[in-house]
Formats: sequence, structure tokens, C-alpha cells
Amino acid sequence: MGRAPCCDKASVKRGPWSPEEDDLLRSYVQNHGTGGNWIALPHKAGLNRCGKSCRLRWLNYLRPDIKHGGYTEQEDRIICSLYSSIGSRWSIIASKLPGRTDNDVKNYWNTKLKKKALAIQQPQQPAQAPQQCASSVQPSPASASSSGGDACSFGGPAMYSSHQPAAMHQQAPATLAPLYVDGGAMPSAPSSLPEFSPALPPPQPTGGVAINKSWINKLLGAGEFPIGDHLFGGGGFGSLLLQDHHRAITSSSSLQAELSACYFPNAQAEMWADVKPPAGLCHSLT
DNA sequence: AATTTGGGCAACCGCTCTGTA
DNA sequence: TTACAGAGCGGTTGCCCAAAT
Repeated sequence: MGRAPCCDKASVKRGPWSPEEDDLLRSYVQNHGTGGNWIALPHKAGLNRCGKSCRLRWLNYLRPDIKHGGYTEQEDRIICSLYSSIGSRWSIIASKLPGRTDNDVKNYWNTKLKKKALAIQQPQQPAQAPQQCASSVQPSPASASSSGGDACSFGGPAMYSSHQPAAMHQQAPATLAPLYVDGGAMPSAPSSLPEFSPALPPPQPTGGVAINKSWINKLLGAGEFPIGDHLFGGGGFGSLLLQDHHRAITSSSSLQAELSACYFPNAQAEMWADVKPPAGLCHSLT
């Protein structure tokens, strides 16, 4: 007994959008806005499409400020840095890249940047680590897709997705080897919280994939995040990123703890409650 | 030249979150 | 307090096209 579908999939058009449909949607949204109701929008706009499809098309393709392709080195570093810190929270990562969408960033990561990062990382692995790393970046059994995401390639915190706790528990720690910078430890979490089942104990430094400093430097570009970076309007997340980077070099645990505490909603945030996130960073997600 | 293979990306699916009655 | 509807998100699929054989 699932909830009713948002639309009758048999009667709405699916698949690629035609230029005429794009024009209809674009002109309607530009003239009337979304009205806060995507479900009703296609009917009003004269489109035979699901509201969700309209929303996706607008957000990912038709918005006037969208950029496609042409990622800069700086954007690469931002993506890598945030992915290593918060995992596959694409909407958050995309929000720090003006003109980029979560879908675009996600595709870019899955098809290009992940390989690029791994190519840099691989030669840096200690002798016994590659097996763990290799296993950690294999697509999960549930994902045979060539572009399927993996939640474990870079970030320990990615293990603690706010979504899908069941799936999280199904992912055995063996396939989700967390990453640590030079043996740095993740903050331990209280074990009493229900979401934190014994099936997935707090990550321990042992068994994880070590990232050495040179790899972080290489990947992120040491010292290249300017304070008050224009991308972030100065201070705020930009300076946090810079702090993040330096902490990643010196003490990854505090960085990960801060971001983890910030981005994990509800119980997961409480789980890390003893770690105070930077002021003003967590308004919308907890 | 024809076929196969793999990468890139748009779109869909299904779930959680959030607001509201 | 609860149930429902809609929005938002991350994961996955499938098509298209270029490179390789």
C-alpha cells in the first residue's frame, strides 16, 4: 500500500523533452512562476507532463542561470573537498557552485571527477590499502550501472547518509571503508541512539583507507582556497572550506565532525551533538 | 564500412522531509 | 497528534554518440 502516484504515468508523456515543450515550460515559469505547485503546473502550462518531470526539467536545464560543462579546477576542488567532507549530498555541494545543479554535479563526479581523483589517489596508497580502497569504490551489488553512485569512495561521513537508514545498515562496513587522513580518527558517537545500530558501529581508524597529506594537497590544491572566495561571498562557507582544508591536513577529525554535525539532520545531528558546528551553517538541514 | 564498446548525460524512480489541514 | 500532499533529494536507468576494433 504505497501512496498514490503524483500523476497518471500512463497518460503523461515521458522521455526526452521537445523544444516546444521546453518553450511552453520556460515561458510559463517566467511569466507566472511555479506558484509553489509543480503538480498543477503542467496542466496550467498546457503540458502533458508529470509535475515532477517539469520541475526537474526546469531546475536542471531550463533555468536561465544554468551552466553546463566546463568545470574549472577550482570547482573540481570544491566538489572534491565537499564530497570528502559530507559525501554525496549533491544538493548541498551544488548550492556552493553557482549555476550548477545537483544532477549536473553528480553526473560530473560519477563520470569524470571520481576517476580523476582516484587516479591521483591510487599511487599514494600504502601497501596494504589498495585492496580496501578498490573494494570501497566498486559499485555496490545493487548498482550495476556504470555511472552509479557510490557513497564510500571518499568520505567517512558519507556512510552516514541522512537518507535511507535501512540501506545504510545494509551496506556492510567492509564495503564502506572510511577514509582517514594520516590515521586521524573520526569522533566516536554515542552508541545508544536507535539509528546507530550495532550493525554499523562508529568508524574506527583501523580498517579505513588512509589518505596521506600529499594526496589531499594534490587533490585540493593546498592553500588555493582564498579566504572570502567570491564563490561564497566571503567568509561563511568559503572560509570554512579553507579551514576545512587546513584541518584536513592537520586534523581531519574535527573537520569531519563539524560538517557531520552540521549536515546530519535530527537524530544523526544529535548523535554528534557534542561537536559544535560553525555558527550560521546549519540553518536548513537540521 | 560495419560493429562493438564505453562514456556522458538527461530523465526517471522511489524514498524522505516538510508543511498543512 | 495524525494523515496526507507536495517538494526535494540521491540513486539508477537507458539512450545517444564517439572511439575503438
